[in-house]
Amino acid sequence: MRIATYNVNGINARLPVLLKWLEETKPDVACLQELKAPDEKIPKQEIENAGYTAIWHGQKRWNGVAILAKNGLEIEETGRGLAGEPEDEQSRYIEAVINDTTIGCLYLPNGNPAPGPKLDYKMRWLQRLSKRAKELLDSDVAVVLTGDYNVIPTEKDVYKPERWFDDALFRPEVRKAFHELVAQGWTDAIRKLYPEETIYTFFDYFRNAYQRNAGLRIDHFLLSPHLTNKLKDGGVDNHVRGWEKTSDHAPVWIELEE
DNA sequence: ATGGCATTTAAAAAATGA
Repeated sequence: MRIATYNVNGINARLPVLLKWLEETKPDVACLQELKAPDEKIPKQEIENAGYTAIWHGQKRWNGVAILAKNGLEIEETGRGLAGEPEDEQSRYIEAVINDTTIGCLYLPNGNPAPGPKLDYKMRWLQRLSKRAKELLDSDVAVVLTGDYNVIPTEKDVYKPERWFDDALFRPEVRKAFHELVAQGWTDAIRKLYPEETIYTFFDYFRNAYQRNAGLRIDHFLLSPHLTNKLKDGGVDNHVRGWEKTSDHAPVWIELEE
């Protein structure tokens, strides 16, 4: 089963790129983030025509997450949003069971400017996610938690670490919270496949970042223990970042043994 | 150290992103 994650940065602005990528790579499951569209503006028909059924949690203007499953795969939604902050209206989490695997699709808050209320929200969100992650581990099922974590895990995952120490993507407390989450028993799939390589999933639109390979690794796959030995392959669809009218993120994918 | 670009809403300019 091929599972992909892709921060599309506006699903309508990105529709041609999204459809071309789906057609080219044909993932069984695609987790999308930053739809930037309310539920009624999700391009359902186009997604259907591409051969996918989808569930989504949209929001006007910002955020928004979706899970697409290839036709023939049953998709059963098991939750949207994270517990712990009832007044939180940002659409950043959706979860479903597909093929006996629980898939959590997340868009973690950016947190900048930091310090400040946005970083505080990010830290709280990380704690809420960790709580859900622990529940899933304790439930003893196969789980993939994937999406845009907005966390650079180590210095290896950023082109110029010294420029990012104060940034909400790389601050010590953010990295610490991420590492504590992983330490519950999760596996960072891409890092497991490529222990030493430089791998980036985001390149900002400024200063030819993509052409200079000045990127960040912030889109991750965390696997529960059931899946660590089923991880066959994975990678970044780097070339998609080079397409016209493309997102600033590149899609990332893994292949799990059935 | 700063600003560079892109998207959304909504009709210009602000907010957000990472």
